[in-house]
Amino acid sequence: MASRRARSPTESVSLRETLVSAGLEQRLADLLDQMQHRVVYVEPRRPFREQGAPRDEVMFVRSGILSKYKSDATGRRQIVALRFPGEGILPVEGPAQYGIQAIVRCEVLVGKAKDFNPIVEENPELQRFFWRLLQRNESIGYEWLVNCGRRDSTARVAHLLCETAVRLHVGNGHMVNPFTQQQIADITGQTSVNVNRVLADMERQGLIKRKGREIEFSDWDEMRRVASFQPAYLQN
Amino acid sequence: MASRRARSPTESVSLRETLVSAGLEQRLADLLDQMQHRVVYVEPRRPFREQGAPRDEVMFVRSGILSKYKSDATGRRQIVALRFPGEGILPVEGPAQYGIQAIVRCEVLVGKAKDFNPIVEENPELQRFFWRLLQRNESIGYEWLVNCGRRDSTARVAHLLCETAVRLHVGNGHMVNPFTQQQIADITGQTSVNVNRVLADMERQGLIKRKGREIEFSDWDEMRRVASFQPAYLQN
DNA sequence: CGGTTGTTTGAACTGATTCAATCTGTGTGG
DNA sequence: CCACACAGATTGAATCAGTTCAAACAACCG
Repeated sequence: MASRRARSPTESVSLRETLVSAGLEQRLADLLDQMQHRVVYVEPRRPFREQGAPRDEVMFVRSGILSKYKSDATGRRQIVALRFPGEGILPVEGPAQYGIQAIVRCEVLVGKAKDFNPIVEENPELQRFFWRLLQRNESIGYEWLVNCGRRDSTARVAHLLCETAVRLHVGNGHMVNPFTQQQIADITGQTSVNVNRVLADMERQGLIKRKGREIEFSDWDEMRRVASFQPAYLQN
Repeated sequence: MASRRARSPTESVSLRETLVSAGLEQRLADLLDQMQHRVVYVEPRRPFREQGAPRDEVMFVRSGILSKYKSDATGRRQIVALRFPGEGILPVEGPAQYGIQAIVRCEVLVGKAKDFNPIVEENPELQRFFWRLLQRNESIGYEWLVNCGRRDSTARVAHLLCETAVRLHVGNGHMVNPFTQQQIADITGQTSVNVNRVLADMERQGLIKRKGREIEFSDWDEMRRVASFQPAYLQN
């Protein structure tokens, strides 16, 4: 336990637990847990890390959702990746080509690259763990490209909702949709106006029911079909 | 030198040279060069590796261009990544979520994952090399997402051409365009018909000149502006 | 209550697709 | 050298999906 901040009594955050819940063996999680790290709370709507800044940190999401985003020269914003609880963002050498912002309020564990890298280098099993993590992220990135490049508006939104449900481990067909319509637009490469129409359409067609931010998948199979969602790419 | 096939006198292919030209130190390239590998020639237009097949191989492109692609359930095809000479495709555990096909005729060096992985694990410097490679690929993937999600038709094609020129180390503003218009469409998420119109427009506007497959960048600065091409993401 | 953030709706517009036909260049076999 | 096949490039016309702009509405919060 090397967290820099005092732990409040109600707060059960530890890096070890976070990693174990992400599928890492206890023994290996213990190794990383010795790394100096601190807990940061990230609020949505305000920039957390800027595009172009050095990124010599490891981050692991404990709760909430983080997004990586890029802005085009013309100012249009695209979210290029999401990090759900248990997932992380690894350090890069030199300036990062993307910014980081929260989708919803996040609890994030942050460590330093210079502490993190040697631990990983010394442990082949940790290497393999993070290697697989990178490959899963790559796989998700490819699926997002197919989504943006080749699917129509409805399928894109449906696909994002399916993926989100799986990554949040929603079991009962009932999910509190974490995204604003603008965020869905920024992920799927559309306008928020159109996302609104698509969601309304999906409800009219009986694919989902909505109450405020809650979404119920009334017909999961049909939803998957519309989205052409094949979850294999997530199980990498 | 452990290449399985006899080397013809005119053939100067070696894994070591390929890696050194990709920026790897001689000493480290020598280590990998000891790995069993063979030379394969990959023809465009016919599938080389199928989506869903196991991918327990390392590949390095010696000449030509390889593509990774995915097909949507509706059959629409999206190219999700390119590999230029000196670049490689690393093995994944389990079935691959993408197929591999040549853009133009390729010379590819293929080795086995079970030979490759231990060599990398034993050498922290090799790890770091491939780690950076993965991060560069990630960075390019993010840029492609911005391209597909947030740029208009012209900018997408222009951006692909700019990126290709840089990755091919074209210095004189003159490039033999390696892509068919259908391939450009499959990368940028459009139809070949529209790509044709976009290219014609770009020529009319004096951004490029075309002779068959040859492209001359008449106004590189303007081209970059139209594409909003910031090459930093390639130098990762 | 006023301020802020997010959702919903309408009308006009436009960029890209679709479908179909034609044209061009290249390689192959007779 | 010609005929034929084939891959790719080009063009037109009709259509449509998604954007843009603008305004109104709802929910939340200090």
